[in-house]
Amino acid sequence: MSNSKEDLILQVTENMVRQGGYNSFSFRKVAEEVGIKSASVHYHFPTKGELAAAVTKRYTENFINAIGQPEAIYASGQSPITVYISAFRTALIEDNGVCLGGMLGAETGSLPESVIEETREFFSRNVEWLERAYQCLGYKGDIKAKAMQTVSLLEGAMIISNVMKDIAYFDSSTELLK
Amino acid sequence: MSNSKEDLILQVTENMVRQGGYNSFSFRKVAEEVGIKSASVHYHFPTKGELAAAVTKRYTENFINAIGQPEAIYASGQSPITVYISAFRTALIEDNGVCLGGMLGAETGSLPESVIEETREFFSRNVEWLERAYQCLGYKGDIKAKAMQTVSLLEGAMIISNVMKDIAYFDSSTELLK
DNA sequence: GTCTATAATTTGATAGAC
DNA sequence: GTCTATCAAATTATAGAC
Repeated sequence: MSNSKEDLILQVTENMVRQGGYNSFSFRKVAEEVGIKSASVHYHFPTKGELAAAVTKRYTENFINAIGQPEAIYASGQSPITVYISAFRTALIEDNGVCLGGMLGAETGSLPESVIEETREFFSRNVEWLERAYQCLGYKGDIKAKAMQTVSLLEGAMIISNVMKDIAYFDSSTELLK
Repeated sequence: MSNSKEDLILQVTENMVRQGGYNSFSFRKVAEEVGIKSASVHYHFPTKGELAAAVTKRYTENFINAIGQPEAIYASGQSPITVYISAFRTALIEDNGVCLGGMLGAETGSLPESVIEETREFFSRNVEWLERAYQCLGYKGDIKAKAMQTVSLLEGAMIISNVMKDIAYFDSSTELLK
């Protein structure tokens, strides 16, 4: 059972970072949307770096949990890659922003080290998941390379679709994986 | 012949945005690196939005000019796609930052409208260039989709390679285009 | 846990001298 | 064109009352 108020702070911050980046959110904006004062946000997360690192850690866990185990998806008769693509597509449409990992990956040069580390963890976990997915599918070739290609394509497609305000960029791009 | 001081401001700002994003640069930081005062930067570019929009317009022109015409590349016996990939790879290695288009595409939610428009122009120009490239190569299939896939993959590969500090992510990902 | 109050700094931007 | 000087606002962060 997670602390509900802290979780609300993390959710609100995640939305702001995914829409405008690490340097576009502030303690005051988060506090206002949560309905408390900025000093109260500092009580839960002392520094901006700690808050963003916590957001990223939570995002990674939620994302990996949400898509499930690739072996289970495959056993149920679905393609894990199709499920993976759908997760990105839904995130793009519903949240009016890009993937947190892609955003922070681009902004690396202005991030605290703890946030960079959590962002790397996000991508490591995604590549690992995709390697298992392609293993299930009996992919012949360099599985790690294929996993990197898949996550790269999805991140790029999401970002371009986001700025072009046209889901066709995402859908046309992801055709390459089918 | 372009104004040298204004060009220096644009170059310095481009580097800062490509490393940390739109919200990570300031008039003072740019001025300091150029060797003038922030008020002098305002003289050349009155607002932050105007400066960033000018940076993006210049970046697009420079990038498209640098890679040359796809038809000319093809006629010389090279693959335009290989040249295109090399342009991204060089930019990643030499500039310690991601593509300006990818960065701003992710940060769309915190950008002035004029910057968003210039970012869209960057991607439109890139897709157009890539369509001509695949036309040269006699690509069978949906050429526009193939162009979108190519730029999406490169943007994503660049961003992930940037945060992982590992060029293997870029090189493995771009294998998909060969 | 949340508040008020505030410190210390940075920010985008302008006025006016030279 | 560049400077000094300055402003109003926003920022991260802390101290201390309740």
